[in-house]
Amino acid sequence: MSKRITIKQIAAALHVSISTVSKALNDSYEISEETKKKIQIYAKEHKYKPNTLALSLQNKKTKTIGILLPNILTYYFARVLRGIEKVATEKGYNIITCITNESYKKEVDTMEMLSNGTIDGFIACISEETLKLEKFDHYKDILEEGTPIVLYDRVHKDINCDKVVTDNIKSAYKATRFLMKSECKNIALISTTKGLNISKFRIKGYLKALTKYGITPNEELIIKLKSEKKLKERINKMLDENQVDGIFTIDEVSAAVTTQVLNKRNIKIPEDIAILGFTNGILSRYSTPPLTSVNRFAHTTGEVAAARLIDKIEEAIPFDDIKTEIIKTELVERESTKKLFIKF
Amino acid sequence: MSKRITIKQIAAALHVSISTVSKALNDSYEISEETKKKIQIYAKEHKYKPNTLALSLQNKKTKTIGILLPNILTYYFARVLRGIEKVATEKGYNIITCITNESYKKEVDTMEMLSNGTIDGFIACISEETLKLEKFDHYKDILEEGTPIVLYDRVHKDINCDKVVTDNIKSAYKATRFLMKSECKNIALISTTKGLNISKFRIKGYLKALTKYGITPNEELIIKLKSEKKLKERINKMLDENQVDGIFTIDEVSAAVTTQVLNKRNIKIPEDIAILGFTNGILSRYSTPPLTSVNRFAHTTGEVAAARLIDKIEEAIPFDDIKTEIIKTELVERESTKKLFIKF
DNA sequence: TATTTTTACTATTCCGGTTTCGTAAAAAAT
DNA sequence: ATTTTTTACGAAACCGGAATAGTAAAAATA
Repeated sequence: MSKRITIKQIAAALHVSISTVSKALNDSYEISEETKKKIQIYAKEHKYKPNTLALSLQNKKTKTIGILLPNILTYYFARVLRGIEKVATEKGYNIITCITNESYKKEVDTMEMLSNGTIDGFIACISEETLKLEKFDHYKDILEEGTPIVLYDRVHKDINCDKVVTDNIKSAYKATRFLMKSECKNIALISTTKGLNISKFRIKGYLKALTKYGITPNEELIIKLKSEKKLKERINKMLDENQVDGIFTIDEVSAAVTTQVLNKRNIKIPEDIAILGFTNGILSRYSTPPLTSVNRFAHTTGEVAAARLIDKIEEAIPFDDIKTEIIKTELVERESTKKLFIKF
Repeated sequence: MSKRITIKQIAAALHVSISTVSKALNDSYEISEETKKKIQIYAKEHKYKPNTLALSLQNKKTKTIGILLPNILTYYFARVLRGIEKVATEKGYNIITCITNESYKKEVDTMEMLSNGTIDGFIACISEETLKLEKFDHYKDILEEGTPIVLYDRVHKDINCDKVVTDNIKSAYKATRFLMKSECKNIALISTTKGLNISKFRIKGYLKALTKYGITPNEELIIKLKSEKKLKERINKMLDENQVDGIFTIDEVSAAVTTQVLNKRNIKIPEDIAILGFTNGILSRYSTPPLTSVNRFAHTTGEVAAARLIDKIEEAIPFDDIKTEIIKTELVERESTKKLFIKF
């Protein structure tokens, strides 16, 4: 077990000064070729690697960015992380990933802990609890200190920083229209994410599409429930009491649960009831039948967020040049909806 | 935009020395209550936070662990990460997450980059390419330097460090036996992960169960293919040409693809063919029908790995006290297999 | 009152590097 | 031969703290 070697040890071994070693390893013109070679060879032989901490302390840059994920088990967030990681690696940045578990306290603690020189900037998705409490001082404090933040997916107007979001209203509008055009008359909406602005926006888009084309939204066809068990019961109840021929599921889990209920009832998808989902994750792809879904380009979201943050860190963009990037979506047609002949 | 304040600035502002400030903030007995209060109040007002880098440099401990994931989109790894994160946070450690994308080069680069003082230890899952190439020098070098490593899931005997693994052979054996006991005579095996030791072990368990009970394994019923499209073709071909009444799918994706094929052919699950999966991720839970599966306790794996690593870092265990922890599995019965009346 | 002890604080070194400034010896210019 | 300029290296400061080793002044003891 041979501990890592330092510049000081090299200096001692070769009877030169510390500064000579440092310069030689940085290939400085001040050092003679002969000495440089001697030092470089010795360093290589002993697997010398400069201590990142020492460098960071001096440069006041750590080349590390902090990522806040509300939840890693949601496929969407995992994909965003992948996108961030890709760009970060390309640009020589490390990422510190922290999972807030939708908790306000965890979010505050994590940001507090990392904003002491450990990271150069944050990429964050606000936790559910924080959004509910509407307490954003920790974000404001960090921005105040001059540390850049990029928010993605879930954002809030009170936090004045760069943002990368999905075009929720428009996407939901288009999705609903798609169902309408594929001959669905009674379109239900199902959601497991409650309270989030995001779902409100999606519901807004759904309602907009209905009313614009003269359909009065039916409260009984809109289900918002967190518990899976209760959700199944409610869906069954809705199907018992209403004529439904299309369902817009606002998130992946709603889609999966809904599909299970329909399959159990031996309802044919899409002949009897069509289903259209949101986010297009792994569940959509492998469900029976494969789900038509609004694809969210999570990977792009991550890439854009990371690129923006690194530009801010490296001062390629001024700190107070704030922008909100809207990531477009795309409808992926699979087998859970009827084929559309009239394109729109 | 007020940059972070340092101890030096506090000292200057209050006309005391740097060491007085440091001691006051650490509540040292050497400083008078009056002075302490004055300094602490000033620090609080100016939101002073000690620079983590400076502390780490001095302590030679960063309270950060590096995590290597071959892939974040696999639900299993996301869950392991969650387990690691939980324990790490509890013990005051940060995690730096890096995704190797199954690439040898990425793995080597990442470990190289982090092992310069940035992290106190690694928790890693060897990438597919690295396992194929059988090049493990980067692991050996890091261990040689005295940095502890805990490997999880995919391990290799040439790397002499702590390991946390799943009991693959035994679990596959039990799973196969379960199918046999639920009246399956012709049990196929399907895998999308090729080349990994892990799948070899699972196949071993499957073969062991068959042969032990007098069934000669049929090569035609064992399918190992990476491409989803080809896999579907092969499964269809197998079903055309053979009588199969049970399928043991060795990973989540195989299970999902197989389920889709069977549903498409209108084969009743489990009446006509039963399916039993491995890993019990999100796909198993939401598939139609919900999948009976070997649950892997990914979360526990992460927790055990993190706990072990932190013990090593904090020298609660000597560096060369090497151990391999085997995480037991559990069969979760859902609807893709026939009910078993004789328990075993 | 003289001496010792305590109190309350400061100076300095260190962690592992980079960088600025200084300087002897060699080389070049006068 | 003397002065100037290079060359090649070393000393020391710095990044932001902690910790060790002093040190005046005040308090306690002899």
